[in-house]
Amino acid sequence: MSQEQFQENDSSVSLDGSDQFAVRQAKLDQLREAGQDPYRSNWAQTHTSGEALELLSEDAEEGPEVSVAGRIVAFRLMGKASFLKIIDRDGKIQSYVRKDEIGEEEYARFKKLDLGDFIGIRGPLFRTKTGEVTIRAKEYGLVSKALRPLPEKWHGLTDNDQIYRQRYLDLIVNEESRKRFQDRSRVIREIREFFWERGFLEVETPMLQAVSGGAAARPFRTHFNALDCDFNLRIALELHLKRLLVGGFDRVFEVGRVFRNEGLSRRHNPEFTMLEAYQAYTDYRGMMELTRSLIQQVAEKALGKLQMEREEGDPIDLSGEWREVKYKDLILEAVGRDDWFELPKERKLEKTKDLGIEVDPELEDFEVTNDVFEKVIEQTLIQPTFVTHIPRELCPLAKITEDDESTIDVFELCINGQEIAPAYSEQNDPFVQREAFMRQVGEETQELDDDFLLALEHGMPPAGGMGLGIDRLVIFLTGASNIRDTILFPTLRPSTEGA
RNA sequence: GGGUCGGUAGCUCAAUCGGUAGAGCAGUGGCCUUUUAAGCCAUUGGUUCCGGGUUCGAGUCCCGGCCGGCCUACCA
Repeated sequence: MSQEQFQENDSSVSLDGSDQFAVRQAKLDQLREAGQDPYRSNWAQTHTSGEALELLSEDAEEGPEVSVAGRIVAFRLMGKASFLKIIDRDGKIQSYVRKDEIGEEEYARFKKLDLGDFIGIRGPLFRTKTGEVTIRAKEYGLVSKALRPLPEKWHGLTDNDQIYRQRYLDLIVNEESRKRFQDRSRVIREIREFFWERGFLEVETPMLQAVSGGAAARPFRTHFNALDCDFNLRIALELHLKRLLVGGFDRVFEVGRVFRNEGLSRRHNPEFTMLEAYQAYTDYRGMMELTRSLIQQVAEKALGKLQMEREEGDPIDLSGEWREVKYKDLILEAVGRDDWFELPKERKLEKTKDLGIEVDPELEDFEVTNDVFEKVIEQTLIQPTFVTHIPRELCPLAKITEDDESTIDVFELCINGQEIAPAYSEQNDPFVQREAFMRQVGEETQELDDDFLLALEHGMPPAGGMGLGIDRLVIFLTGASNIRDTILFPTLRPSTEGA
């Protein structure tokens, strides 16, 4: 695409300003003819923009000399002096360039720079009459020429398609987007710190798996030529991390990408980032404490707050103890009757109509109830809530609750109306585990992982396990409205034309 | 996959009932030595997403396609 344009835009093209690419390319050619390299290999930086800004204290009018580099994002030219702003990884800083300080010839060349060019600037700091800390340029240099113009400076980039397909443009011009991804990175860093502090070993397990287990989701399939066999991309981390419990790593965690061959929505991307952590000699109660501490510490350290604003409604309050409620009680409250679980399936189905939801009549009894949870209750759980005592049919990898055969030792943490993190008292009885797997194998999305059962037969310590969807966590931590705003390059239909 | 809304200059958006496609920013030329979306004067730039159709005439109406938003479905 751009290759063609390079060939088309030779010197015969008129430079009346109609083709910005051609204008910029002509400027580049002029530089080369004058013996200057428009794509330099280096610039001696002494400070980032943020570091430079800190050098000039509140009351100071002048400061030391700095050398910074970045992309020009604002350019205000005047006859004999100009202001410009560059952006680097820290943010923006203004520079003031005077003809009488850099010389007539240099100033003329300076005026040929474009928005989007990368430049380096060296000079002392001072404060303008409006109080902005600014670099008074003694020297500047073009270090990389931009041939294409930036999006509009005031409105930024709003076309969703372009935001996702050309994320670099979004990051250059949309401040809140840049900040959100910096926050995401800090969140993941603090998650690691949290587990390292507690003696967890960070590990990496296979993404290519012959059998994908640990969740009920359709996998992506691929083919490995060397062995001439098909592999799945992993849908969960669980079964390999548990093998490591068997192997004696009794506190492990992994942060990694999982892939689920399902639909797209504001809450779903086919590849997403999952945290899973397993701690031996504790149970789901221990994981409850761990999960709450994790999210509180991450919010506090990465974002400096425990109250998360939402687009509408009260903020999410992460402080203190969190609400804990039994699955059964939530259901009874939602359906408004005490005998729900005694009703035959047909009566349950009738009742779901009153609740205004559509439920597939082919579903099993417990699935009808779970639809009530997912379609009615879940979205109301805005403040952090641990839902416990979940029916055993919903989860084959957890232990049965001691005093209630019908439920398992599990919690499902809901925040912001979404499931964020489930945690279990992990099943370590190989007989019970095999039986539970066998019941599921008939289902389309389940395969029996014999290799995992073999590992269990060697003995796995009792353990609590937890999984957390990082993307969904970042959604409410950063006030995003869509999972795609938390993923730098979300999955899109491949575009047929160049961007 | 289904429903629905949208796609106009590099970007952000207008365009009446179907009647000459416009503005701001960006660009180009000029003025301007403390600007803050800098200002002033002049000015270039269009396959109106693509392909058909109706019409004297289509950005606008109809059909098909492509891409996207939202809702929905699938979803441990």
